[in-house]
Amino acid sequence: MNATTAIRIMLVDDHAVVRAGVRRLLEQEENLQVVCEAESGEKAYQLFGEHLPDITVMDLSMPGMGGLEAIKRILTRYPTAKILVLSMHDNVSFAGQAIKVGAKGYLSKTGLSEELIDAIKWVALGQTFLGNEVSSKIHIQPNAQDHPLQQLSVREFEIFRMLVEGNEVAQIATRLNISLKTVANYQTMIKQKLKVNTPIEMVRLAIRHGLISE
Amino acid sequence: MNATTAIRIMLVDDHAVVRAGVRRLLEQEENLQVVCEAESGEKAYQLFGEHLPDITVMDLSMPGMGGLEAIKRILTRYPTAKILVLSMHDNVSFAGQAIKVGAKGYLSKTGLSEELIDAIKWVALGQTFLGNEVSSKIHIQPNAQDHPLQQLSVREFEIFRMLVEGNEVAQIATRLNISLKTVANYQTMIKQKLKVNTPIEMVRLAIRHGLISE
DNA sequence: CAAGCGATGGGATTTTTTCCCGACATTAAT
DNA sequence: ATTAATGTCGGGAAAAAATCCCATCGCTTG
Repeated sequence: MNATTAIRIMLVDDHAVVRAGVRRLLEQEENLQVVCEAESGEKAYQLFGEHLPDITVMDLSMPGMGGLEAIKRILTRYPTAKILVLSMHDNVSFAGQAIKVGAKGYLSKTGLSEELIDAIKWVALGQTFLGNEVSSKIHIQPNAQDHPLQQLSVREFEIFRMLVEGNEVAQIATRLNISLKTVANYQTMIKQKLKVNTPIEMVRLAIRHGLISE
Repeated sequence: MNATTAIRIMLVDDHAVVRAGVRRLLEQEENLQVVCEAESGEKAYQLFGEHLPDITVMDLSMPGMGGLEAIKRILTRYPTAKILVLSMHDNVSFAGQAIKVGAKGYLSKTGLSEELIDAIKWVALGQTFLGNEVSSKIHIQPNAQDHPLQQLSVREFEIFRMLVEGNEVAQIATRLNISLKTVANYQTMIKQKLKVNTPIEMVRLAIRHGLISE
């Protein structure tokens, strides 16, 4: 046993299997101790107050209140909370958002389990931790990230919105009284700026940013 | 009790953390033994031949060849393989498709870890296993026409899934080793069957049925 | 004023989609 | 067992859409 107290951890993930697995994983380490588990953001907020864990390992995609919202609320009430995001998305958008709302670290589930243990210990020391896959990208584009849609000009944004709402290029041209070619050219420019290749990625990006729902 | 050899298991999941966790989870049971892990469908197919596990626990959503395709290929070569799908989607679409291609069981990661152990042992006996959440729906509506996604053939469903995840037609063709023309033709057919015109509708439909989240 | 940028679109080319078709294998049915 | 149906795979041709390159115009800004 360790003379010093172990790092007390809360796991937040809606997948019970994953929680149980990660718990076993972490408790192989002597000075890591999982003190509670939550399957939702709401529960996490509640349990945080009851257990005041040193580290919170949180998934982002959960039903109900998402992980981001949970992080925000916990930090509002407990500003010193150290929250480490363990997400299945290894893209910069999610990592950027997580760091933005105050998470102390972000790593992907595709990473090695050693990385998770390292990250926990590192964050417990008051440092921040970014997984290998995302760390470089984060630093290269620190601000372009938070709102990719802000890169668009007004006109571009307008057309983008109409596109993701299901309008055909021809319809948009008619409605705006501009040439079909112009709309098509805008579309190309929008895709480039948003770095998406398929219309489907465009829609999903729009959904992520709340432009459209469902 | 178990003088007999343990159940030899292969884990297939692109998330290393999840694999490591589930491994610890399963190896708490005396007669369960994880003999190998794969992080992709291709690797799973290769390792299956090398280890010939009794049970394969497989995630569905993986980069490259998806889980469904991996199941098909493994079963084509090793028709007696017992494959248990452990998915993060607890909806009927995925479960139906999985069973359709020959999986012996389907359960969600949101289920309890005991359920996973039960399922493995059950399937090892030659039975089939459906998780609580899906079993009722499956039986109540075995071939429900009201479920538009079940109209799709296995291949169509797989391509649909890859499409709504943002893959380009060319990428899908490469991953599946089929012609670009075939994928394009599938896309047209899928749109017709699902009665959608725009990619937006396709994404919405996918989200409504839980194939994707954002 | 000159330089830059956003909005607009034409022309030409490339890419994608669509429709129609056939081959082949497997499965179900009669 | 033979037939019918269905799923998978793609070619060809035509239509539609996207892309690239470029030019014009008006406005703003240093």
